[in-house]
Amino acid sequence: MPRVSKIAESPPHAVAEALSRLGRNIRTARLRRKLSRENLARRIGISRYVMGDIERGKPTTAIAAYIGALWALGLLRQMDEVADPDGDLEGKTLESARSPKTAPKRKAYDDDF
Amino acid sequence: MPRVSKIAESPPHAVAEALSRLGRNIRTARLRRKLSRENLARRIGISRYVMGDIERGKPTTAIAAYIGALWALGLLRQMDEVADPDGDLEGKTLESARSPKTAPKRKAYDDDF
DNA sequence: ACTATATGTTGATTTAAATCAACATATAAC
DNA sequence: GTTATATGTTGATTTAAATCAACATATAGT
Repeated sequence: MPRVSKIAESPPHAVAEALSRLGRNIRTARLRRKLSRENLARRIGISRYVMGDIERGKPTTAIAAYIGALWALGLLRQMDEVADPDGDLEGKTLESARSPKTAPKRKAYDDDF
Repeated sequence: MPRVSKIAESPPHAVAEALSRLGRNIRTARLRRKLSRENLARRIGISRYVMGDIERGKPTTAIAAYIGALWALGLLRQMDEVADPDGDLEGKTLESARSPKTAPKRKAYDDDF
């Protein structure tokens, strides 16, 4: 993505590490299923080059490519828990520590934007 | 990302849904912490526009922006389990169902590429 | 040795992601 | 109603992400 953002250009260690781990894990899952990059890439709808980028944890690659890989590997459900409000203890604490209502909302009730 | 890949241009329902959920979850976490998009975006190193894209689950946005958001919200650890080889029952089964060695590897032992 | 497959590398091309400015609108607080 | 803050929208600009072709290299199997 042109005009690359700082986070993508030089991510903090923690972020780079998370991406590397994710890429490694996807690679491991692919090898276990005996799929070549080209093969898996075709199922996802990306080129083998991007498949390589994913396994390398490239920060600037579109998230859909990563998520698509998880999807094609049957590992998508694991994403559901990420940032899940129910598991966000920190956030729940902060929220319950507020008076009546919570935060500014637009039109409807809760999920709008 | 130019020459946008199919998966990013028109993702399968499951992928689009996973992205929408992730974006919603990030939004919820942000609101609980009483942060504005602009505020959070600055910490991450992106513009408020991309922060909006994230909360909308935009498929073409760089993964580092998403992961950076989780990082800034203190929710990064939840990514560690995604596609974790230990939790990949399907993959473990497939692997153990193979004879001696496993799959073609390059130079070193296991993690190379 | 040779063959087949998988992946790395390079260079060129296309195209839209990310940014910004400016203004509109929506909600909250006063 | 006025103000302040947050977010939506539009249009223009920049720049690199994704693709492809071509060739190199590495591993597995024969």
